[in-house]
Amino acid sequence: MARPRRSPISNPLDAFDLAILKVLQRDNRTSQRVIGDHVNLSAPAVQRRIRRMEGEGVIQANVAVVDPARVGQGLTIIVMVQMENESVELVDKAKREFSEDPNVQQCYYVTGPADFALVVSVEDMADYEEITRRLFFTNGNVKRFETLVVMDRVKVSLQVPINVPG
Amino acid sequence: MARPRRSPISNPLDAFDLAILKVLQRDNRTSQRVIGDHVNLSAPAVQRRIRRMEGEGVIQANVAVVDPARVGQGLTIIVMVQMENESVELVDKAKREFSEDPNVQQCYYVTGPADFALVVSVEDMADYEEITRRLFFTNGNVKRFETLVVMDRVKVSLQVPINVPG
DNA sequence: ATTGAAAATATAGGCGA
DNA sequence: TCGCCTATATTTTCAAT
Repeated sequence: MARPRRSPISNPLDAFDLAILKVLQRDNRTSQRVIGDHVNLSAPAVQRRIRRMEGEGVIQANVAVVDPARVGQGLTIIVMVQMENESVELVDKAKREFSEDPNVQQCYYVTGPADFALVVSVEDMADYEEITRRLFFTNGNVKRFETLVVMDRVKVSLQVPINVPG
Repeated sequence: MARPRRSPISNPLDAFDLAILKVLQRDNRTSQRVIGDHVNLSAPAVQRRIRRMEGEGVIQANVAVVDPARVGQGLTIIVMVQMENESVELVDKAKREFSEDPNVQQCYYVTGPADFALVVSVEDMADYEEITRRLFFTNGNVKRFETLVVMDRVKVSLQVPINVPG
């Protein structure tokens, strides 16, 4: 079950699209009328562009960002994981296992000294210890992992820099 | 300008709140009526709770998640930064500088071998080189930094695991 | 592809329990 | 605080340009 190597074919985004995305990335509850005023387009025009971009996967999701501390997940950990065997099969298996874990907020497959960088959201250290057991010690293919405890979530977003031409 | 060490005082979240958050974290365009059906609450009740949680900062933002590749930011880099001097002033200065950079999507202040872990979104390696210049070489207080090139954004979210009691 | 108007939906606010 | 009811606003669809 390979994911598409590249994004599906679609019209390139124009300046209007980029301007709309820039707004929605910050606040996706901005009304289409307000966005329209801002980018000089009618509200329905804005709407059709949003729908198109959602369909094309340019907009991948619309989500509320929740403060982890307020739902009992006050500890963030970054884990650098090095695998024993880097065969495609085993790496894919690891990707799946990491992804499926609800405490793993982010998982990146990277070059360099580590193979994976994970961002993990947990209640406390005991909770994290539990997760390392589940994710790393049981795995068998994890050579070593390094735990970086987050003292300050200085900036946490999924925002992408967007330059609107014109 | 210190940020509050803890979240502002507020009523603890009940099972309804958590259930609502769980939905909104996945799709914040779910209508209040549908959420209400799901959690067994009227739509206005759902609305009041959402507004309260937004006011209290439990819900920090409502955002669209954009595919970076589709807006010309196809390269993600993770950077582990080690500082020369870890004095509060200099660390705070670094926090500010990293945060303000639009290419820095995430910035964590961490314990361990590195002081900061950054997730950076860039167009290409040339773009990244530019940013390292701006962020690290100019800084003066950066002892060393390690670049991890992301080959696969296996899982990228800000979702927090929420367990709804009952 | 855009506009403008009409219809359907969603959200906001008031009120009694 | 809830649920119901009503008012406002927003999103959506459609006809026309």
